[in-house]
Amino acid sequence: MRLSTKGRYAVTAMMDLAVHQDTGPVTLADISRCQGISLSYLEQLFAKLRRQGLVKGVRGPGGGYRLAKPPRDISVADIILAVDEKVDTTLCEGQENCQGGKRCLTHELWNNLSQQIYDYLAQINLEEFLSRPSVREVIERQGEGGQHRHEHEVRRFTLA
Amino acid sequence: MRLSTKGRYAVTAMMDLAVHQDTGPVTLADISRCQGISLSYLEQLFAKLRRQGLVKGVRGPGGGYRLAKPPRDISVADIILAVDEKVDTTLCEGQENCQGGKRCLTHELWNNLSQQIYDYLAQINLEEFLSRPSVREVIERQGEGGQHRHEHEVRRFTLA
DNA sequence: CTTATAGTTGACTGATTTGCTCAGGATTAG
DNA sequence: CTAATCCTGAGCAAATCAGTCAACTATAAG
Repeated sequence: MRLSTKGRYAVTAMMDLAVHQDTGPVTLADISRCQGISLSYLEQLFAKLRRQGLVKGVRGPGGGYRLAKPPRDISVADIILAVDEKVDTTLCEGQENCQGGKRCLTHELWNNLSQQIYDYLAQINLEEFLSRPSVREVIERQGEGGQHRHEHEVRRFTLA
Repeated sequence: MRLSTKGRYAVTAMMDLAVHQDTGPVTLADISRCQGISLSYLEQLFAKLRRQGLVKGVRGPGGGYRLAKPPRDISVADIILAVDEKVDTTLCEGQENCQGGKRCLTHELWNNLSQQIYDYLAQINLEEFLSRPSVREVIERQGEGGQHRHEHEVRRFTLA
């Protein structure tokens, strides 16, 4: 599992679809404008999301993209795996120059940790995430006034 | 925060140091041999880990690297942040063509999620991780097996 | 003191990934 | 029809990844 800006783009875009689920399809042009990503790049990302069965495209005027499944059935891990190719594992493969087998355990330790991170992200689905109080607060704050927020809040931990 | 093979290398290497904490410093050459990473690449990674105060170098024969702090004070998030540069945030900057401000909330949603992932990784420190039953099992299973030693360890043993 | 070990640093390089442009299709609402 | 929108593919510049090479410094061992 890899976590980069690519995955972030995909996740934020999917959140966008989830939030506007009842207000019709969302066009890539809108997402592009709002998130500052190029349209063609978004098209590539959505091609993957579509191939993984996470979104459905609606063609023609008034079209756009919508979620292919209820938000409950889409996890953050699903989204990230859809756009980020899996990474090779480059094991040491138990080479005999590994000293007494005592050191190569780190691979297993990583596997252990890696699985945990995956499980954590797999357990967060869009519905659950959007229904959290802290998240709802953000959504409602945006909904009420037309004021543009999101000044440069210190974004120390951009998972990207 | 980014999660890639680079971060994985760093984390597994740090686990290595933590496991062999009482058996003296671990050389990059050993880690290189066992994990199949090039020595020079490891040197670059450890230069960053060192600058962040996570490891200390011990020069001269019998030297190597050791943890600069007790394993309890080193989190997985620390390690990953040390080697992975932070990424630009590419905000939408509150452009007025964001439709009623209603769509740009996805940035904040991402921040929310991002913070959670960070918190999750920040709460896993090396000591706690290595003491987990499932992890200890891996370590002990490796420890008992084929014990053919290398000249290195023989030499280090006679020193002590 | 001399030497071998091992960290430290920096310049450089090829491969891959990222993010993007351009150029065209295909599909459908009005 | 026409315009909006998805869809597809080729191609490309920049960044990052992963590694090589080459020198240097500090230190323990003999």
